[in-house]
Amino acid sequence: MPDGHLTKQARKKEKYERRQTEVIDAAASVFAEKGYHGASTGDIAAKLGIAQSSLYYYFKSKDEALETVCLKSTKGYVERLQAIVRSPKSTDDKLREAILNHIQPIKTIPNYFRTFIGELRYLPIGRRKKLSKMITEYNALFEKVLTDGVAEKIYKKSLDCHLSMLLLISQCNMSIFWINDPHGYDIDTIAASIADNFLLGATIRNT
Amino acid sequence: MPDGHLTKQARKKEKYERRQTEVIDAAASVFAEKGYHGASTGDIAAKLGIAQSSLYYYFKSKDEALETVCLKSTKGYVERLQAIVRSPKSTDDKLREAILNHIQPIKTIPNYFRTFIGELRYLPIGRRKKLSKMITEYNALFEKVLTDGVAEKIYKKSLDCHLSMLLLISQCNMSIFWINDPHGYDIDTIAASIADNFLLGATIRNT
DNA sequence: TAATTTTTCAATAGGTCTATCGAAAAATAA
DNA sequence: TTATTTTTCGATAGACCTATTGAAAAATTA
Repeated sequence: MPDGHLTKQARKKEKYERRQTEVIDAAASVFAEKGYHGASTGDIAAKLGIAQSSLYYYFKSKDEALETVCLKSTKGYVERLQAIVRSPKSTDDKLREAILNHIQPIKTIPNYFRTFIGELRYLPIGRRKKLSKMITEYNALFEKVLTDGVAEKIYKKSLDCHLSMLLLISQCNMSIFWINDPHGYDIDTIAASIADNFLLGATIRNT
Repeated sequence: MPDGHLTKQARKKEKYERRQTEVIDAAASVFAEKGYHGASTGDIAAKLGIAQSSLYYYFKSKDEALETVCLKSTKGYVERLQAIVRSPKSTDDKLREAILNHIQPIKTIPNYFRTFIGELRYLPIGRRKKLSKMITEYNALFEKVLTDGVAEKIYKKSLDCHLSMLLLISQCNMSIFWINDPHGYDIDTIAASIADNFLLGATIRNT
């Protein structure tokens, strides 16, 4: 009964991976709070209520844990943006969706997102390649929405698309740091404000 | 000759403070590059070519060094913004100047600015009070430019001034991280883009 | 139940870090 | 020059940190 055997093995693997997820979740939480270098493996273990050495059953090194957190935080990110860009929607709508897609993880996986934004730079260069490539691809895709808008003559010819892309993404990325301030915004409000400000501007025009 | 004595003492103090500035500059540089927790006092000493223990003649603790860097990085910041807000210029010009004022340190004291933006959160709570208060005051002043614009009916009534302030400052603060990317922007270009995008929007209107 | 596998643990090697101390060196003053 | 002050240094205490190891505990299977 090879099937039964495989299923048993698969169940064990699944159980292991569930626990591993808990461990990486704890790592993400501690990295987000204290920063990568400010966080110790002892902190992560304390959060789980286990011994520090037990962590190494689930990751080989602190570096690897950070890499895993960063990879998980961007899982499906490019693909979702690709789907938006390829969709038959208007450029304005694509931009609004791209912004919302970008800040979605703030709500769903805040500790992962925070770690990715703030701690990626501490990932050793050898481990950063894949992520860097992904970011470049993502930025290019984001920028394409803007250049398309200019080509369609709905956005100004004077728009610096690359710079604007960097500015839009900066707004998205930073919101993780103040989304919980006294004013208490939700991600839809933030996304709409970023898009409205960028597309329409603050100035009243007499049409 | 009490005057001669005082002058001699003053010269010594001045010499000490010049050296202290070199030490804090080195600290800012290392903090900016490696992050507060990733940087060691040994790294700072190495940058100066002196022994690690010699640093403690110029600061009492690594914490204090970080506090000094953060305080220096924001020296005169609020005052300059106050001068802009109080000036008789148009609200649009005030906003453009506020943005330029905000990112000026990226050019003049990049290591200090970078440390302030990225490492302030690691300053122990006890040392952070003064800076937190200053930031609150600064943000309120920045927001006032926007609320004034709305009151004057030149900015849309629908503008969320607090949120927009946070978004504008996010753009300014993040630019330190990509200003040296392949595209090589200067601070005037960045400031103008942030202001143009915000004030006028990207969309072409048929007037 | 007993045997086997998975998971956790205590102990620790080997390294790094901050901050202190008294002494040495360098600079300045007498 | 000699005396005094300022600056730097080497050595180090005491703490913390990562990662390894072999054994214990817990869970699973037979």
